[in-house]
Amino acid sequence: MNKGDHLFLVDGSGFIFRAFHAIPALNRKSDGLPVNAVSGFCNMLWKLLRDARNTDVGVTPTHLAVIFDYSSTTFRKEIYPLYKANRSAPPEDLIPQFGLIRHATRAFNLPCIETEGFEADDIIATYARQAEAVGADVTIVSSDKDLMQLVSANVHMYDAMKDKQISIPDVIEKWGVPPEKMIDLQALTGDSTDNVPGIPGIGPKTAAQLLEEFGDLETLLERAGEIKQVKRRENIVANAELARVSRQLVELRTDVPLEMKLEDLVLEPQDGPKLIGFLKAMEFTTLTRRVAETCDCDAGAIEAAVVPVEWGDAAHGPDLDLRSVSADQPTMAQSAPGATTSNTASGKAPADLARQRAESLAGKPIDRSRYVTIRDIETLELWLAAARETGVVAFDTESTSLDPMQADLVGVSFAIQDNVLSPGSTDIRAAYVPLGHRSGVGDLLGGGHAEGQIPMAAALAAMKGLLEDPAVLKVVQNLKYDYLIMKRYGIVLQSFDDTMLMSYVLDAGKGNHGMDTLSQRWLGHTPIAFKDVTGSGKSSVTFDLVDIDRATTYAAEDADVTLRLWLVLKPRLAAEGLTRIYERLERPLVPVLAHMEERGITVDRQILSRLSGELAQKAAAAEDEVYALAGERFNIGSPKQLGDILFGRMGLPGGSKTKTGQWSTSAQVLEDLAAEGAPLPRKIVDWRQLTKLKSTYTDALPGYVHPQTKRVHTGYSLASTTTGRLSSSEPNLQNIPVRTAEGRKIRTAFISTPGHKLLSADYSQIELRVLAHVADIPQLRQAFADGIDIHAMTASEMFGVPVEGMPSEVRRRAKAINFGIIYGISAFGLANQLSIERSEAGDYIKKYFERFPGIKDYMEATKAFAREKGYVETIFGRRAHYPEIKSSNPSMRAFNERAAINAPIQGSAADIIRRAMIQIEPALAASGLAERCRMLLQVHDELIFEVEDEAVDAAMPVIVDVMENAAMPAVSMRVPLKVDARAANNWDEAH
DNA sequence: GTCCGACCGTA
DNA sequence: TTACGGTCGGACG
Repeated sequence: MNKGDHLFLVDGSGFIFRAFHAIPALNRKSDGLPVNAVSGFCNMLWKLLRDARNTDVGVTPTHLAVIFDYSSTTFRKEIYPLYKANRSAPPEDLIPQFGLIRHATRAFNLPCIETEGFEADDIIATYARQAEAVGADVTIVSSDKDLMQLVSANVHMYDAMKDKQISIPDVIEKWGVPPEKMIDLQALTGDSTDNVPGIPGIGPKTAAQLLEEFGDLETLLERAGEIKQVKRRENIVANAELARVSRQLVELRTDVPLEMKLEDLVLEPQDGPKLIGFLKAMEFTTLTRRVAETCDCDAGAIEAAVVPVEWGDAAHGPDLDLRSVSADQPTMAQSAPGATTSNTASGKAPADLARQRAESLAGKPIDRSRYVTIRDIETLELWLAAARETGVVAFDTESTSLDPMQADLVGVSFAIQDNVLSPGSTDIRAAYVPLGHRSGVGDLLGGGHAEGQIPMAAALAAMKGLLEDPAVLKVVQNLKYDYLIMKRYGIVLQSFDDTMLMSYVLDAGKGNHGMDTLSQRWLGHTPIAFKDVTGSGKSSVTFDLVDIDRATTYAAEDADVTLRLWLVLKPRLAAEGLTRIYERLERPLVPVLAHMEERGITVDRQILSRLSGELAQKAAAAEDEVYALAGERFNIGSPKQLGDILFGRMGLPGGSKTKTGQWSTSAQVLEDLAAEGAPLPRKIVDWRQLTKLKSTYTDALPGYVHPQTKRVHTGYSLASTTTGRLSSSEPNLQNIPVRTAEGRKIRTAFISTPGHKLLSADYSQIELRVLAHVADIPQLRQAFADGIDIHAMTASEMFGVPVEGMPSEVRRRAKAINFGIIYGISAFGLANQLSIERSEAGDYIKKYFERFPGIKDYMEATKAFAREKGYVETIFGRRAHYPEIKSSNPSMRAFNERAAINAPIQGSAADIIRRAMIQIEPALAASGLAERCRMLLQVHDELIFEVEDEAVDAAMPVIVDVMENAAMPAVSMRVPLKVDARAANNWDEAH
């Protein structure tokens, strides 16, 4: 080995555990053999060998070895018998994979190294130092902090899963000390996973600070008396010996006797057939295909190798149900969208195109070195022209904040398919346009405008035409964010697709739809993490202070990935018949919600501050009474301490337990105790209510008032629920109290601007109406048609009590049952809700199903549908997936069944109000009211508008009409929808 | 600083 | 018995 060579040392043992936990155990061979860690390992090795140049390492190895722990005791046990004594046996599913991974290594034609008595880390250390000595470069493929002590100018680490190189500055950033001091740092902090003791009470921050002050561990231990903090000094003096032992444990040996010399580690050529034989035996079809393509082998002609499996001690056999959700039949009705590239297989069915796209983009390398920074207007114009020519451009903004109402624009990135700039190419080109970067150094005011950026105004003017051009499709991930930012800079995006929403329409219920997740799922690629660019915690910086080259890599990659995702997802929409849902129900809502967020709502800070004061007084009084009744002071807010007082010291009978085994102190339990006559639980319930209102609402809301607009701008998430509902956050304006008088006062703080009213319009019983429609229940349909009290009707039908003069308790029970039905009722849940015996609840349900047999039929049909397809549908065709519905765990399965029953009902109602929201602005505009009546909030079945006083009478019927007819013409409901509307000066009175 | 569980506000 | 998000305490690093 010589200078210029590059040795890769793969930490096989570390990788096994990481891959095992990172990749779902679902990943099994058809005979049930778990191979998730093997799969992760093979993919990582392949990537490393094939395109290490395209990763953060940036070089290809000349030498490579995979190193494993030898499974027996090491010299460290002799130094400290408790070393790794806390380790439990590896998971059962992992045991057979240890051997398989060694087989995999040999199949890759790579040396597989282990030495008795030493850990993999020691072997790695020995090789690393030897290679360093002859002037070679070393990359240790691991993210284990125990190896960071080896990092030097020529020795780097590489986290294969995050595609991140770790060099000296990364170690310093992460641990606060340079690599050579890592040993001392670890000796001080210890390591709980390896049972290395360290010094109690010393963490990395303190350790780094001490090493900074004293230089090294020995000096620190000798001069420990100088430490000012009493506790810290005593700890260090008392545990000095322990620290010295710890140091011996964490310091890696560099003198391990090695059979293989450095020269023996030279990278041999790939043996294609041998590797393919192994991969076929493991049933890794994708990787088999890729390897076959690369080495020009005919995979079909190669037999799967026979790989012996050591199952370990545990008796273990195939036990996992491996059935997969059946694939949908492609619909041929729609043309293939996204057919803009020369490699598009025109004339094929959408499903073929979708499959072809998914295959060609999965694992296709992403070359970050091709990203460019656009620093002058001429280059920008060139790119804009290219985008105009291709007709599709991925677009992304970088800014200073996650809050689009506060964010300043820092730059934008574009990605286009390369067939314009390089005819015939199918690659993607991406570029970043820095606009608002500041140099972090220089003056004290945080640095001035960085050099080499197109002036913001000029760039915006140049881009405006393209971004607002309806003939050019802008592809954006999480469009609402970029839409809002650009709107604040005077550009109103037109003609767009949102990859996040596409994924949501296709795969709601199968995990989140963030770019990182989608990139992993569809491209097999991990994009650079935002944190890796800006740092995290208090050392983080805003994006405008990020170095422009670094920003380019990050931002251009985001656009690149977005375009690739679009290429995969767009044809899937057609193939799965979901284009209409996406185009009619999802995409048009983006500007609607963006406008609502932008408008915000006025919150009266004085009212909130007065309420806070009142709540503080009442809570303090309640607190005193609690202490008096309990006979001691404690933290009432701590369920643990509260449980100890109530059920331990006071000996009250405990009700239910939480899943961690603690006594539950829920409101339900406390109410039950109060009913028994104990005075304390009642007070605690009061105290909880008061402090909840104060901390969550009256104290928190003023902090969300926007400094310029003086209004509160919530953020709506379009893609975070399985059912199709929206969610609201920062602040959540969908859970403002309403049930208690005390809580309702908070609503009086939500006010209209002078000369305006708040108008609230809400659907009456929308979910029960949807149920009556989908299950087609005659009595329910009749009751809604006649405008009868639905809960009273249910009670009358079930218990034979006339509606006239019905006792409120009877109606209450019927109401609980009605809600229960919507939630996929169980006797357990209903019993809980009504505080009755489970048998009694079971009788109610039985009775209900007898009276309304159509409901039972509907529920069974929904479950059967969900089991067969893996998803359920709303009346408009939106899908909600329940991949776990066939779980062998009965409670998990039951939970999924209930959710699957609920989803079409909740989801159809959500679709109806979405449709209303999309139609409302055009309808108001048609009545000349667009400027006088503005939609501000949505709370699942309620819309809140701000309307000019004089326009209330005109706007109300328009709104009610749109809402009541929102299902039409897509679905003609068998029951009427009813909307109640009211206008007042604040939300409490309007509701 | 970051995570998770318990609890509780809404529809 | 469905769907969410926010706050707190407490454990971990």
